[in-house]
Amino acid sequence: MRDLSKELLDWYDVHARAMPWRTPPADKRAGVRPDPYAVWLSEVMLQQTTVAAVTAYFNRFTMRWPTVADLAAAEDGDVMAEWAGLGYYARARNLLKCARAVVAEHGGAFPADHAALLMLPGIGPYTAAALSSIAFDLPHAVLDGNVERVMARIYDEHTPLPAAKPILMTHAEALTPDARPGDYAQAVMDLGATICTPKSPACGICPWSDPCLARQRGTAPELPRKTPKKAKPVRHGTVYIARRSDGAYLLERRPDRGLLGGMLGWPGSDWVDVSLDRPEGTPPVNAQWSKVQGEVRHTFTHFHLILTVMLSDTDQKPDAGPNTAGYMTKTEFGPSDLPTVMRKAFDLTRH
DNA sequence: TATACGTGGGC
DNA sequence: TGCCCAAGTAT
Repeated sequence: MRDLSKELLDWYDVHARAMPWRTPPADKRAGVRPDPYAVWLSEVMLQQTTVAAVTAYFNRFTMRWPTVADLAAAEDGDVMAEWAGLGYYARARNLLKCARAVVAEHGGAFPADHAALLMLPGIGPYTAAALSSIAFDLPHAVLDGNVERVMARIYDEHTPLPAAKPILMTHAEALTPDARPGDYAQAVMDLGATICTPKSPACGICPWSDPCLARQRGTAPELPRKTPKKAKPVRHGTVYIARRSDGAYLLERRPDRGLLGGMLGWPGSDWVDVSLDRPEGTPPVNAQWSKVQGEVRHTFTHFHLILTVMLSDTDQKPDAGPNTAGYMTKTEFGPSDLPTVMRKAFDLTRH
């Protein structure tokens, strides 16, 4: 296929959407260089996450930690609390590891090198290519969900994902230009986000409408094909919310691995596949517990969860258990520091 | 290659 | 309402 990048770059010059982390083409022509820290932070936040959800988090992070060195020096708990609600919490743990590695191993500056970027925690093939191209204008092809869809359509590729990824990557690399690779990367992702959408693609206004094989053949709306997903099981559990007379709450720091790793949470039972009649697990303090009316329903990536919430007003000290919990005062903790499922449990106690 | 890993919005 | 989807990475 001929070089299609010019049509897309011309489209991007006019239609580039403003985003807090983005350096638009006009600013670049005026000599403004993208800030690699801002590009990196935004790309990590944008992994499997919408622009609408990321924007407020990005603004808060850059306000609080303006440079990668500032972030590297932050307390773990502060970063996890600031990330709370955004999901995929391994990203936040790796964000800190990466910031500290950039300071310790690269003198506080992101390396302008794809292979070196790929070695850093939380930076995989997509993010390394995005940083290389957007921050450093190196010609590396990005392949995210948008680009997969755009490539599948213009080449009318019917192999289902994820098996089609190597094929789609070959196409993406073939189209990536040596000139303005950063603008091109953002342009092809913008195209997928705004015109070449999953449903009802706007082929009538697409700058790549003419060469697009799927548009010619009428297959665009059904591409890309995907292998079927497995059904989500329903799991059940109980959380225990202990409220001290001074307003402090009993919370535990979850282990660094696994679901909600590194985040604060209410002590409670394991989450199991069977529903029991009674609350499960062991209360974290010996006290009078009452069941909160209602239940928490929450869906994770691979299962549905139904939580029973138990509440107690007590000044008992927590029992020493496998997961040590401690009281956190009002100045140490706010509900916005919690991952969403735990915040839902908290909210249930206030209704 | 397959699975674990969050959340909120759109239809 | 329930399913699909969103600028993926680690294991």
